[in-house]
Amino acid sequence: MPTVLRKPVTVSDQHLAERCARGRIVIIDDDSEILNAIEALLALEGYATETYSSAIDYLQVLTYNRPHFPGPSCVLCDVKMPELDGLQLQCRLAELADTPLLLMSGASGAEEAVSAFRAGVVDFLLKPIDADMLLHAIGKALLESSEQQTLHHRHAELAKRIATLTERERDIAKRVAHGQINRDIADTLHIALRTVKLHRQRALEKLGARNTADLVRIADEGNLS
Amino acid sequence: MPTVLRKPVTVSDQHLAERCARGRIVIIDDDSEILNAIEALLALEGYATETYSSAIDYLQVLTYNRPHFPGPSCVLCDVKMPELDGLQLQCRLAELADTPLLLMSGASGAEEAVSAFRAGVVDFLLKPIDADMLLHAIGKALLESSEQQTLHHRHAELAKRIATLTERERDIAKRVAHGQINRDIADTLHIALRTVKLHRQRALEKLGARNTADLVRIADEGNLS
DNA sequence: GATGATCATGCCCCATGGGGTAATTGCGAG
DNA sequence: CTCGCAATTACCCCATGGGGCATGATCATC
Repeated sequence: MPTVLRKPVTVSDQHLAERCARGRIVIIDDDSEILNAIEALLALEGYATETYSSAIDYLQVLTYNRPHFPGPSCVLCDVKMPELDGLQLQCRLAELADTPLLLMSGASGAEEAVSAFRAGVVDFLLKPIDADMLLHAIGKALLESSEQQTLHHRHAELAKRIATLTERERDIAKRVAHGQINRDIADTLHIALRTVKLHRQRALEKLGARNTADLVRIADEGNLS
Repeated sequence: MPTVLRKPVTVSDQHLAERCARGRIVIIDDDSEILNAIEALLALEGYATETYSSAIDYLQVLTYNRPHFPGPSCVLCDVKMPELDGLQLQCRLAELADTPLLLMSGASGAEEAVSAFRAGVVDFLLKPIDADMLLHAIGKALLESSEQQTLHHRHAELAKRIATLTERERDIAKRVAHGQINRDIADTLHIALRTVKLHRQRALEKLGARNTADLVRIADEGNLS
């Protein structure tokens, strides 16, 4: 029996859950005034927020103790920062997590904006920042994150199922998905027809496919070459 | 018998064919010096080129007599132009054709660059333009065009085949692709099993599917809901 | 009124898919 | 050494897919 009891669900817990579902925004800016103002705005809109006064701080947290936020997530960061600027952050971010990035900048040159977009930034916001513009950009970034996560989850799920197949089962599932007939498969692999049927049946079960059509789709989406 | 004889294939025709395969770049700039310089560079690289001194001119040609260039194609355009600027061109271009757009600009503000990227421009080149940078951007734009065309061709091909199906055949093909069994389909539609088999067979023939697995893929890629 | 496309059906045939039962072999873990 | 797992096979069963052959109905077009 655990020594620490589970906390009861309260109203504030519900609010927290709603914020998570709506999305989390990591805000990074060395100007604490702007940081607080943006956080207030986003919190008011019902988003979960997290603030850092330096990109380094955030990368440290990301590298060492990542609690893996549930739900869509994005980073909103100022380009001009003392230690690590927005462009460098984008590079690190692409390696560690695939979090979409929004950059903010006061009077910056076109070169900076162009570099940012080439590096794959979702949007580049010019100060003074319009609230509607910001919320629109946030929406786009979170949508991107959401779709990205959905795709990752499906792929991971399929990969897990495929991993439970034995070599023979995987091979035969592959051939079935290619439209090869049991008889041909048996002749090709020099095994009995009954054996092919068995492996095919097991593969269908393990992959959670109710019929051959499902198997074809699973094979295509799950990179079963 | 035609009055105009077909021209014999010459060496220059071969060169033209090679240029078409490599890609075409439509260059638009009101500065004729730059226009000529860029065309010379791209021609030297083996690309097919087309030049206009105004975006209006190009849009006119695009609207009235479009000979549909075979192969990948993109537009390289200066942002600052008297009548119609690059951003407006991007809007029109998105409607008429899906040609990827590259914008060039001398000392422009970040606002312009950001607007361009938001509008979906492939890249934004800042003058003075580096030749390697330009060629890299061209390569990216043409690749995008190429993938886009490939996708369009496949969809059009599938749509054509699906269009030859009768309503019943399409319906039954859809159900088969969903994994429904002939017996169930017959019961659902209140028709005889033999009838289902006939439609299924016809659908397979018309869609060019050799087996059920092919049908599933065709149905998925061809938007057969 | 003839003709062709589309949809529909019944009977019959064989190949194929799906699966139960039972048995054998080989291999790695406990 | 024994046990479980994977792979394999034979024999047998029924349901399903695929398709030939003949027939009929409806509807639009020429």
